[in-house]
Amino acid sequence: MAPSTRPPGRPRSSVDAEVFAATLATIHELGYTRATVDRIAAATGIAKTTIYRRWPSKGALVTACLVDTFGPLPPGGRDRAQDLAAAIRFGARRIAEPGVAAAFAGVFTDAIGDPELREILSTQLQDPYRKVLIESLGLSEQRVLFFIDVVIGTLLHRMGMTGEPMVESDVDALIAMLQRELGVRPWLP
Amino acid sequence: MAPSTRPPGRPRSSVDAEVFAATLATIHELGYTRATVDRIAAATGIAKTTIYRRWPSKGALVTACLVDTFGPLPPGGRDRAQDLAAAIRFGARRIAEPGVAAAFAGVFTDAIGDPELREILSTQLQDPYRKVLIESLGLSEQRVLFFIDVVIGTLLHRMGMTGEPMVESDVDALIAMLQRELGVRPWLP
DNA sequence: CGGTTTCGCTACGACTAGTATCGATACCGA
DNA sequence: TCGGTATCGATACTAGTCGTAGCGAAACCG
Repeated sequence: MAPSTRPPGRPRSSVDAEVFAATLATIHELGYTRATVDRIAAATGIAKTTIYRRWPSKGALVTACLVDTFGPLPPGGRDRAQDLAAAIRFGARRIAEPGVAAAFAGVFTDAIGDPELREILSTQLQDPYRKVLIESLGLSEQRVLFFIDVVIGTLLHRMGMTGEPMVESDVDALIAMLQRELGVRPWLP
Repeated sequence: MAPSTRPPGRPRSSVDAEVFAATLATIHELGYTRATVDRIAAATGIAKTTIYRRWPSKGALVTACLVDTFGPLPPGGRDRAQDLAAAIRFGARRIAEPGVAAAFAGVFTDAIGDPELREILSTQLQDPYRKVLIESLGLSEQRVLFFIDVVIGTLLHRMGMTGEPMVESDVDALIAMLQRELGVRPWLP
């Protein structure tokens, strides 16, 4: 309603997109540990303090970056089997993007022993997909969480072990396996 | 043959087991990042320099610790379905042990951008199981690597997201799913 | 033009990986 | 018993990292 009058003072420069891009690029180039906030700021062309004014920690920055990168799941159709396949391919494409898998692993590492960060991770990154998938796939919460573990875990483990994204044929196998497991058969309503 | 005469000089004190135990305990208590080599050494009751004389880096130490913790796969029988189930439960038990999942995530993070460490990880940790499973399950290398990705990735993702090991019923679902996927059906030869 | 807020910049404190050094110590063989 | 050798513990050190503090300059509004 009230179009929230602009607050007084100098407005924030809109550099979130540039920061996210620089974050993934830097992580891709140097890995999570050596992708320092200093370097990310320099790559963006802003000061490190500006980053810390927006995100409370490096882990929170990278998590926000992942949330931004993944974005909303494409809307599904009326075929649950195709929706499931589309969701898996969606995850596979995102995780194959440069820096994403390394960012994921780094946030997981930081989240252990930092319950606050784990909360952010679970709430901001996983919850949206959990809710949408319960609806669109017509599965219980337990089944959907299992589904997410299998898909994301498998794709990340492949990237972590080999440094390369999972090949197409293995993604196809992952899709077929989960279609069978979840009783969502292709070619049948 | 020649029982390799003991080298001259003061022999190394045999503290590997204690170091591994202290490593996992410290990682479990503080997380990978705050589990410093200083603290691990103090928990073991030895000097930090002694640790660096045996392992070239923190990542190598933790990898060796994981190799030690996982150990060899229990020998299989003649029933491939049961062997597959046993292998999955073996992984689930190990990953549920305190500190193991956090150690895994930390090593993955360090291994990105450190090809040397990734080589150690792949060679020392994954290769033995790969070879044994190709033999005992009678599957192609590609299928076995896919199998490992699914099992370890899924279990680690659950631990990373929730901080809790996967519940028994979900492990059962994982087993059933992979028995179907790999064409290794229970109750049938 | 004054008020308010963010910006870039520099400096700083606390902590960590990994290295260097050195006297003390443990084992072996003569 | 004693010399040779290699490890051990302890300390100090370098280089790098996260995150914070302080300050003048800049941007926007009324």
